Amino acid sequence: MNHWLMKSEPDVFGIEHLKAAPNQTDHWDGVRNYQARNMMRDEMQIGDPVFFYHSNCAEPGIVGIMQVVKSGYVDHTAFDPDAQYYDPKSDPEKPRWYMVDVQYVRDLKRNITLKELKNHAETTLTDMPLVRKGNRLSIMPITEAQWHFILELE
DNA sequence: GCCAACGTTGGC
DNA sequence: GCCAACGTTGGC
Repeated sequence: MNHWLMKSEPDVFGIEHLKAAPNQTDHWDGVRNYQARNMMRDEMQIGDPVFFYHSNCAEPGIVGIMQVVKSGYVDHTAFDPDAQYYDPKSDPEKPRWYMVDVQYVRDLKRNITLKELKNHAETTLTDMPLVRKGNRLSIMPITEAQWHFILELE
């Protein structure tokens, strides 16, 4: 089992949206980055725990936990010309983009902010892309040690 | 295959 | 809203 962190802008799709979805489950569509795509397509497995991270907002940070409930499958929104993340280069015969389904598990007791996580960038979290400058990866693996360390901060 | 131009991400 | 960092595109 692997642990993960996934970023989303709360104004676009935040943890409140996931909580309000049917079955508190939704598909994580719109990822248009190959590294992130590969992780969803090849590595994320049902039952994997995932941190929900709010990006591009007043207080970026980890706000909750979800779990993978469906492993990688084709992101059909790439085929829809009216969809925001339409990609004409993704051919239904040879799909380029994939997604997973995630289900809400719980809110963290508080927002564990990026600022706070960065305090540990030179020690426990040194290998965590999130706390490194210029990182734009929207899905990243988290080691079990990092996962537990972060939860200890809660 | 190089690399400049361009678009996007995301913190601040 | 600014802008640094980064990924992608496309000309050559």
